[in-house]
Amino acid sequence: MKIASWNVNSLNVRLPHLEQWLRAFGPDVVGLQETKLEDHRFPDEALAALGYRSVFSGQKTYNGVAILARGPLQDVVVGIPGFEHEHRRAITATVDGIRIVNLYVVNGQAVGTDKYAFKLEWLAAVHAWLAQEIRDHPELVVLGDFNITPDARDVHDPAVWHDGHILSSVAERSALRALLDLGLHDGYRLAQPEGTEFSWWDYRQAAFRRNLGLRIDLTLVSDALRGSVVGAGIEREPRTWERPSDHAPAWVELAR
DNA sequence: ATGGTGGCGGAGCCA
Repeated sequence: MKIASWNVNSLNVRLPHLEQWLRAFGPDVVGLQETKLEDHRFPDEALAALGYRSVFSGQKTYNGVAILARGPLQDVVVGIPGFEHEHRRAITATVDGIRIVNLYVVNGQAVGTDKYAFKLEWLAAVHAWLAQEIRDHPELVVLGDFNITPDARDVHDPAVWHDGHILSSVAERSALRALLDLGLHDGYRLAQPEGTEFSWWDYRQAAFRRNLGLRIDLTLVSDALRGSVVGAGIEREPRTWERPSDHAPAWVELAR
């Protein structure tokens, strides 16, 4: 069972890329972020033609999340229960007995800004909610664009992406650590302890060609699923295509 | 310190 996460940065623009990649890679479950589409515009019929059902929560211009799966998507929850706001950044569903939480974590802009404070509030709300969710669903996968680099191995230049810098700051990494401490594990690190792949490269300054990237797109698996992980990786190829998303798909495979 | 690119929407915001 291959479970993937991809920030597509506009599904309107990237639907052909998604279709091509679904055909080539054949994931069983995919969490999408930054669809930037209102729900009535979501291309569920085009995806159904490829064998994927979908659930989605979107808005115009910003944010927007979806889960695609080959099988039924059950017990869907939109947003973070008890933490209401206008951003469409979270959607959850059960697929084949596995609870899938798909997150588009707040970017935070810069340390010390209002957006940064909101990022930490949002992550605290996610923590409180996942604490309950993992009790109710021990077989849990939390995936998405976390907008946090787990540690120095996950940045191209630790001198720039240091402990006071957005996406790498102490508070952000602590918030991610708190999620992991609920009983979750970074699928990529389980499968590739020495891996140095990135999942995001800035559009500017030829960052992809120079491999100036970060690993911020994660697939976390719960204790109950840890022993089932048979692989994990990042799909670099879609980032080489014409007019790509700035993110590459990150995936984990479970033996089931 | 600034601006570099891309999406959306049609100027400026967000990343």
